[in-house]
Amino acid sequence: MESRIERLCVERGLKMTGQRRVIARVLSEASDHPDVEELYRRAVQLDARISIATVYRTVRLLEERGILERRDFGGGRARYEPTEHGHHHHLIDVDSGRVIEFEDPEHERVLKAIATRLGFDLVSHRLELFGRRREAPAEPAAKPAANGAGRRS
Amino acid sequence: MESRIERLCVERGLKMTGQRRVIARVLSEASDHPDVEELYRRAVQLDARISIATVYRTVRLLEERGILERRDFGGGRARYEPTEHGHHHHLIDVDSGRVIEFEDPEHERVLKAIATRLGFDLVSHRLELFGRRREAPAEPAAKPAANGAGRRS
DNA sequence: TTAGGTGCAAAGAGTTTGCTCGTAT
DNA sequence: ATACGAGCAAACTCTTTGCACCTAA
Repeated sequence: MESRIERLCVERGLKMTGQRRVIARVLSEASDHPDVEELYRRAVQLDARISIATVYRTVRLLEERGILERRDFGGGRARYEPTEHGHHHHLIDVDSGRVIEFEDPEHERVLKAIATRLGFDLVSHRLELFGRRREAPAEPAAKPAANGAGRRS
Repeated sequence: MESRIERLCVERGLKMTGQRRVIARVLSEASDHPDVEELYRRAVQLDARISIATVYRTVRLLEERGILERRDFGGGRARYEPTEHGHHHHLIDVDSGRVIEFEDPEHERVLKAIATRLGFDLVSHRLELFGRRREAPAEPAAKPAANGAGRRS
């Protein structure tokens, strides 16, 4: 079946090779923010005839076409996620490396105001929180995550 | 004369070689966020007997000792600034690459609240704005930057 | 005196690219 | 048919490191 990302590629007139189809599928199925090596690992499992150079070339192409967004969470490797609907940001669990997404429209407004105050139009921004899972407070009121868009890793 | 950074090094019991003294001075005099190559360039001008390996080793040491902070503004190279007083963030002028610092305590509170809502304690965070200098609006009410801590680059 | 710093060049990690061959359109 | 993609290995950029020598304390 045609994956979501593959459809986007076709819409933009990209030539769909077997390799691109596989990478597109891996990306469509990812609910995390994989780096190139991780994408490569997953892709090779579906089709061994893929080289890491192709993965690099493909993510770059898809980024240029606006299908993917490149993230940098530190650690010196780029990580990718499909371009999506609304703005969201990332909270990185400093112990596990997991990434939690969240959004906060109120917050966006504040940023725009800050830029304006400095004499700039806000073109884009980057916000990352690094946090540590809070110890269950004395009272064991077991309550799962209170909010958040739900994507993980 | 003993530079501010050199004083900090001595306080922490670091052995002060000629090279370190020069690098400390360059850092003390920098009002921007230089990368290693830029530090090296400036240091060599003061004393040609400095290798870039020493600059790398020194900034790493100073970062470990809490004297410097490493920044990543994209572009794949680390940039450094002395550890300072209050938190501040950066607005990068997308046209010139200049970095403007600003702070916004209100904003900090919002971030902490977001982390809490997600079940985390906020350990640290990263916020960068990318903006474009606003065209002088029709009326030429020449007014310089309205706010900001003042460091540049 | 000696623990630790330095220069140099080589090694690493992540990413890009030249070239030749292969394939989607 | 042909413009474009893929694989491989070499090249590149930024950063770290092994080793022999040097120096601050």
